[in-house]
Amino acid sequence: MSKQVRTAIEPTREENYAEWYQQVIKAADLAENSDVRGCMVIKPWGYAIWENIQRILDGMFRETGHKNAYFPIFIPKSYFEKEAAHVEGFAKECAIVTHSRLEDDGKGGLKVAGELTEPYIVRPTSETIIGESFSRWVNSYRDLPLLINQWANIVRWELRTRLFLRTAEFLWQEGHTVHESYEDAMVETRKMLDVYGTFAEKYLAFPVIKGEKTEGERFPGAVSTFTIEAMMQDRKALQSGTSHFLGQNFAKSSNIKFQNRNGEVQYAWTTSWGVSTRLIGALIMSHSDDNGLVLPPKIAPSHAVIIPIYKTEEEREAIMSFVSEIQHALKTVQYDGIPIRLEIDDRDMTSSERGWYWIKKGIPIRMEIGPRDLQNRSVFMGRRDKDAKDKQTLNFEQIIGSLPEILDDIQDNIYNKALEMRKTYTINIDDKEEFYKFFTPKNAEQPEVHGGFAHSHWCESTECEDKIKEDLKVTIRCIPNDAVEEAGKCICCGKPSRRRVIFAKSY
RNA sequence: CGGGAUGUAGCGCAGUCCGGUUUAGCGCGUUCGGUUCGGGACCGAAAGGUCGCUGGUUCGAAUCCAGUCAUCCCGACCA
Repeated sequence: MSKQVRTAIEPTREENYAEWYQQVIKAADLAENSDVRGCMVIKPWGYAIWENIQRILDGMFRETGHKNAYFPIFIPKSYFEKEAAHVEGFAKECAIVTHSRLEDDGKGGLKVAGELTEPYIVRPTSETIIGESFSRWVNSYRDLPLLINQWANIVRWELRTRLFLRTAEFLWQEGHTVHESYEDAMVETRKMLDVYGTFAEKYLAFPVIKGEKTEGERFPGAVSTFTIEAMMQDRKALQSGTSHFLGQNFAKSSNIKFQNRNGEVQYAWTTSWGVSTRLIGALIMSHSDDNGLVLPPKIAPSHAVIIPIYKTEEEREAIMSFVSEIQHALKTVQYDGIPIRLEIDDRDMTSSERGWYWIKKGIPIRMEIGPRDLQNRSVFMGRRDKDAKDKQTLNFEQIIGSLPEILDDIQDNIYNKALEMRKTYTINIDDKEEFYKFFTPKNAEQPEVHGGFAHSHWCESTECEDKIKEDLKVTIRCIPNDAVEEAGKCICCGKPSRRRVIFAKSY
């Protein structure tokens, strides 16, 4: 009789991926649904991940010359109406403020009153209201480039929401910049895409494909949209960050003009770029396993936990004093530029229960210290990137000396695992039948995990793009930046094509 | 926003079809006491619910009816 392996998360990824995702969030205590439709409460462990994302990205933005500012959450409807494509893209998902007061309704409740003369839109993105400020800030070529970033919450009244991946309110950063020329703005657009790519790969530990969106997938009002696309463990693509070249569209609608070096008044060139709490969703779906969350050390709220194990008061004192010694010594040890973040868990629970608690939360390193370890001044160390039972003994010097190295190794391992998975499920497809087979689940009722990224030729017509979307729910994720010129035939219509693009199902 | 499902204790559920001995239960968790503790413990006791919300039908509603809100799945939408 073979003993079935018990997983901390039920169902497993294979059994029901969507449900597994929700259970991981719950088990790690990252967030929960609130009473407000589509809005989530981000709990401390989840919010700490966001704070790390903010801290690191903010540093990267500063290094590239950007400054933070803050603009209102409300946008006058009239501002919003100025850019036609923008309006069309967002009109159906706006929350609107129409009143300013509550009055006693005489029945123990309240009624809305004080209707506004002009409604306010709760920002779904801030191009229009920031543009209004920029039009006053920019007068001369000497004012450019203007490089601004804002950390904010925004609201998009999405019809179908999922924690972190798509919520009605979410946290993000939005960069907004103004430039003298087409070239300068394009350089900025690509530069920030590179920042996102570096951040995803180096810190969040998942590989991304950088590329350009097709016309149909573009940001409303943009001239071109660039994206980083990541493959989740169910082989679907997740758009994890976007950088938009806005041309002069928003400069014209917001009247951002300046006097150029020749003394002529001209419209400026603008960009915008953003990543959101969706990155946490990407993080979860990239690395987590059937035992719960797996966090790359560079983004984990805590790097390690010490779990003391003792029976008697005497043992407790001896072990806790050793724990303090380690804690003290680790204060001077840095990992990725900051002191090691350490948890001490001496709650009155069995050691295994505490161990599993931290496994589910994704902490990179667990260190158990019991009476046996104390004698040798050592710990029994488990790593989240390895099997729960795969543990090794480290002596005091190793703990102090090699923890950063081990964390680096975990970070690399997690990245490589994600990279391997993407490689395994990324293929070139040139045959239409094979393409359709690749994206069709065997079980239509309860689709199993299938598909992946298909590099295939495309004739660049919207008709073919739409046809494939309709037939298979597969979309062009991007035209990769590194796509090579290569003559081929469109996977859909067979007409000539000059390069491959990436097709995938997506979130 | 269309189709389907669900809403009963912190979590997971039974009870709803066929209204009334059900004083609204069970498992997990929680609290207390004890034995345990190095691989997801055990025994005993206790606490915890206006049955999503509003209204209606009825002598009587978790149960029937209407509305409404929320969640999940499918679709449409998705910077």
